Amino acid sequence: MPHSSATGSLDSSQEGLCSERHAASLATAGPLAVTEAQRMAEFLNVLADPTRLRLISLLAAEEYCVCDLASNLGMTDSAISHQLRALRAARLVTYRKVGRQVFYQLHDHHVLELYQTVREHLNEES
Amino acid sequence: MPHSSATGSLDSSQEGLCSERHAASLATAGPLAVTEAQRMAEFLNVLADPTRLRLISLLAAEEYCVCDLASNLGMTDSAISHQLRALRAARLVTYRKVGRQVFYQLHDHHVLELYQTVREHLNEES
DNA sequence: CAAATACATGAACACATGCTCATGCATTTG
DNA sequence: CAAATGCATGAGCATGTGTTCATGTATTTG
Repeated sequence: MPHSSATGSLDSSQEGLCSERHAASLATAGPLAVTEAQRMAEFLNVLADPTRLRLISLLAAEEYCVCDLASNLGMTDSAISHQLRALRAARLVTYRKVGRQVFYQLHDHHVLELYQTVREHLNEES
Repeated sequence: MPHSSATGSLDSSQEGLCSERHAASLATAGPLAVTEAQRMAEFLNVLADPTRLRLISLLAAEEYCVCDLASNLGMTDSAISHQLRALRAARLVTYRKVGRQVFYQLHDHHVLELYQTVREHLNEES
C-alpha cells in the first residue's frame, strides 16, 4: 500500500485539544460535502463575472436604475437586465420600482463585505 | 432626460468628508475598471467549482498526495490532477515531490481565510 | 532492464454561460 | 387611446469549462 494512509490521521485534533471554538468555525470545519460544495460554487459563480462585479462595485456606492447601470458600463440594457436577474436569483440585490424605472441596490452589508474582502485580498499580494 | 442623472452624484464624498481611511479601503473604493474586474472574476472562477472547493477543504486540514485526494473525492486521478493544475496556476496551492508522489498543500493562510470567509457567510444567512 | 506506480497532459465531448436580437409587458406621455 | 419609454425575457449563437480517455514521463520495484 503505497498511499500515505491519510485516513490514519483523522484523529488529529490539530494544535492541542481545544473543544471550545466559536460557532462559525464549528459549522465550517472539515471537508465539504458535495451538496454544500455545489451551493458554495453556485454562489461564487455569481460573483465570478466581470460584468456582475462591476455592477456590484457601482451599487456599493448608491442605487441605480437599469439604464444608468448600462450606460455606466457601456453595455446594452438587455445585457445588464440579464445579469441583474442572476444577481436577484442569488439574492445579492434588491430592487424598487419607481414609475417605469427599477432601482437596484445591494441586498445587505453582507454582499458588500464579501465583495470588498475579495477585492482587498487581490490588491494585497503578488 | 428621464435618467436619474447618476453622474450628478459623483462628488458625493459619502458620510461626511473623511479623507483618512485605511489603505485597503483606499485601494478598493469606487467602481471597478474592466481589467481589475476581469482579474477578480478570474480568481473567483477558480474558487467557484465544487471539486476545487472540496480539494481546498481537504487541504485546509493537511497535505495530501494526488491519489489520496482523488479517492477522498471519489474521482479519477486524472480529473483531480487537472483541477490541481488550475489551483497551481492560480497560486492557491503548492506541492512537493516525494518519490513518485506529489503532496499538495494550500499556498498560504490567505487562501484558507478567504475560503473560510465565504463558507461562513453562506452558513449564516437564509 | 522490465513492469508497475503516481502523476501530468492533450484531445474530445457534453454542458454551461454571456451576449445579441427580437419581442413582450407595464407605465408614462401626448 | 396611441406612441414612447424602461425593463424583462426567450431563443440562438459563440465561447468557455470539467470530465473522460488515451498517452507520456519520472520513479520505484522485482
